[in-house]
Amino acid sequence: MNLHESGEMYLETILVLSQKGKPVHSIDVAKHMNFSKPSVSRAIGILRDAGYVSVDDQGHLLLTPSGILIAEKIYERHNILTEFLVSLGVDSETAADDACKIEHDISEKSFDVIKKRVRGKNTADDPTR
Amino acid sequence: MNLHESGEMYLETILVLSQKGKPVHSIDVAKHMNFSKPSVSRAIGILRDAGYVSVDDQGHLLLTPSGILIAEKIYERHNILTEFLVSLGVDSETAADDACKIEHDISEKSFDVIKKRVRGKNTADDPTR
DNA sequence: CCGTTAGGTTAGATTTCTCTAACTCTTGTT
DNA sequence: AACAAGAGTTAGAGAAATCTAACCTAACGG
Repeated sequence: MNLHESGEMYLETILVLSQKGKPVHSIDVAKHMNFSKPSVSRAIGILRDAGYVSVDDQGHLLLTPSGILIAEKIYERHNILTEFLVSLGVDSETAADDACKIEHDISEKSFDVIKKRVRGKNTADDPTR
Repeated sequence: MNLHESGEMYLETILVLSQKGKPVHSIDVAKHMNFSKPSVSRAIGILRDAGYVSVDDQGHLLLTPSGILIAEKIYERHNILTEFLVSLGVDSETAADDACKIEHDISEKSFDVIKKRVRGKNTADDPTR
């Protein structure tokens, strides 16, 4: 199944909220993304059916392994693209906004090139692929 | 009225096809974008109603001044973003594909920074090279 | 003439993603 | 016990953008 921008954003948001240590509920995602509860409910249902998220009996949202893979990929893109734009001289708020859109669109190839710039490392090839 | 990605692509395509010198018909746009005739018909109708395109009695598509403004803006973005990615080491086909998506999303601010890099006009600092 | 082809439109369906309204269920307070 | 608040779901709607099927009309070749 191919996730698009919207699904990727939900997974990324769950990841980011998870990193605060507390269990993540649908309502937290709704508040963070500024979406209505039903929109999130529907989206989580789709992501659950597709195997990217599981929901326990307390309503806690948990990323499955495949969900984590995507969420981390997008989140890494977000961070590196932001850092890249900032390094070019863009203010950090604009950079983050732009990164948020570009992160879903850019190819592996272009991203890798940018990542190397930012990280300086060698990064022979993406091991997660 | 706010045009989104789809509308911008139509205008950009009309501009590009216009540059070949021959009058542009809906069918040319359809072939170029790989869309069906009805999809283009509907889109042109919307763009006409919004004042971005006019259609003469022969079916020739003409960009209005406001249509030209948008088409040229997007086309410039396309070219500069492609050039930028290529300058980073991305192959030109991938660069063009990525530019095609990013061109609709990126902010003025970020684009200007990139444009200065590519065009070399000013931008005193060049830490990386 | 007649039939084919090309360009274009209309109508209807589909996908994706969002919304509001209204409901259920649980929990907490008094 | 009663009631309010919070979380979540269901149902229905609507906006974009695409598609296919089917149609109209004009032009051209024979």
